[in-house]
Amino acid sequence: MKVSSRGEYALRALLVLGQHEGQVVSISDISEKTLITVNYLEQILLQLKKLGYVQSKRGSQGGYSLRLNPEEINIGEVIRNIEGPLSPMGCASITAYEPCPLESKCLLKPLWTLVRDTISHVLEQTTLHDLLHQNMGEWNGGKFLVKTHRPDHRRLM
Amino acid sequence: MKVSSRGEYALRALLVLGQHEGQVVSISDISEKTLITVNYLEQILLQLKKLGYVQSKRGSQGGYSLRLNPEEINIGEVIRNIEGPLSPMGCASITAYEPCPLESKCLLKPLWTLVRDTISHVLEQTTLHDLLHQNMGEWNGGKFLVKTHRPDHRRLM
DNA sequence: TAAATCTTGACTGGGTTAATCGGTTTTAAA
DNA sequence: TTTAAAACCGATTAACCCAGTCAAGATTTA
Repeated sequence: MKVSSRGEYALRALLVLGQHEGQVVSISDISEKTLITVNYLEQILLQLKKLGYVQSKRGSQGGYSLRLNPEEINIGEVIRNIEGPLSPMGCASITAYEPCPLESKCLLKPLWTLVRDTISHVLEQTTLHDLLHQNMGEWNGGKFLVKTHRPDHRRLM
Repeated sequence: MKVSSRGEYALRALLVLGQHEGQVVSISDISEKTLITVNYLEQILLQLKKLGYVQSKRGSQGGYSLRLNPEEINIGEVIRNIEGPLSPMGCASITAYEPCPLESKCLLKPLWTLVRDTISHVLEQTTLHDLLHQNMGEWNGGKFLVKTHRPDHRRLM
């Protein structure tokens, strides 16, 4: 049930950009902060650019910056875009369904469906903004609590 | 976030054995019902045997049978044993923790921890017996409901 | 004893992942 | 106008893991 390093790295890069919103950050700077090699980061950032999450400025003093607000960047969507469907099995995937000859009498499909729903539920309700502010859902006493603490920024100013 | 075919196959095999509790089922019979090649099944059943989930009877009329009651076979544990930790990242794993140089200031670890907790919660409260009777937890209106329907066998008899 | 069946270990082919590398283009600043 | 800093791009590689195959051996039952 692993997340690929590519997925992890994409999120790391987005977080760094989110921590420097409005600024342009060079690949080598991102590399330092994320411990990802420059060459590999290039690939990943390019992909994030094609996906529309970030924008780039070429040439000297160039670099990357977020193209969307952190609130608009959905973590589940990012992971799906970078490394494919969240579902643990093709038979339970909505976005990349694959038929299975056993399916009709399969006792496992409901389990995989439940796991898929569970993972989606957690990842799709989390945004980059939530990660930046460590505002997460949580498990408490056997129940999953959705976003206990959503700070109101207007009141904080 | 895929489950390996090996994990899926192990569960398929256990389900077939659970459907024939008390009987000895040959590898080739299991193969027919699960659509897994005999040679590959051999490997997987042997592993399940070493793990203590099943027992074998050699020679003519031999085969495999469950060694534990379906209620005692925890799906989360099976998957962990077959394909390693449930956690999406080593840094969030309890059973196979791997340190990460970024860890102290990492904004992702809480996310991976949440995902790990969530997956564990679903898989570890499901037993082979639950799968056989399709008695699953479920998501309902944004909340995760634990085991809505636990049949009381004494009353059903 | 023969047939059925599990046991064991070696092996292979393919796919994916995680990078690496070299060169090109663009841009800002000196 | 030169130069250096940076993004862009495509090809390639190295390693690993997964899925599955294969062959030979050991054990039991009929």
